[in-house]
Amino acid sequence: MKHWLVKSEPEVFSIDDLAACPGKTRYWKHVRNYQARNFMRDDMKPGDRVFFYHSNTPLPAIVGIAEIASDPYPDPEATNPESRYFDPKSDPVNPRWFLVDIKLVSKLDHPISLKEIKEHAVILGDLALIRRGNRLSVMPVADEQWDFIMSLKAA
DNA sequence: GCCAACGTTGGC
DNA sequence: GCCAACGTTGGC
Repeated sequence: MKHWLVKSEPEVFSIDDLAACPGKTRYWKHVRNYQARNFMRDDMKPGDRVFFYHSNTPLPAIVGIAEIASDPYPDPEATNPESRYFDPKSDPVNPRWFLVDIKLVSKLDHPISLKEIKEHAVILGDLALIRRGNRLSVMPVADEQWDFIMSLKAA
């Protein structure tokens, strides 16, 4: 089982929005970045655990744990001309963009802030979240990184 | 194939 | 609101 971190802007789709979804819901972000796409399309599996992170907000932080709840599937918005996520270069036969469904496992009582995560940069090493200039919205989290961040939750 | 211009992300 | 960093686009 792999571990991940996905970003979401709380103004658009927050951990509470996810909590309000019965069962499971499509990861809203409609990723249009090849690196993130490849992680979703090629490596995500149902059951994988995910840190749900609030970005572009006064207190950027991991705010909950989610689970991958589907196999990756083509983003239907990419081939819908009416959608704001329409990509004229995406071919329905050979889709360019993929999504997964996620479901909430637990909301953290105390979010793990980006500030706190950065304080452990030496231990967390190459975690993409704290790499300089990072903008990736879907990223892998190594098992050791996952365990360490989970230990911060308990602290 | 280079690279300047542009749009977007996201922390602060 | 600002702006640094980055990915994409398109002219050449």
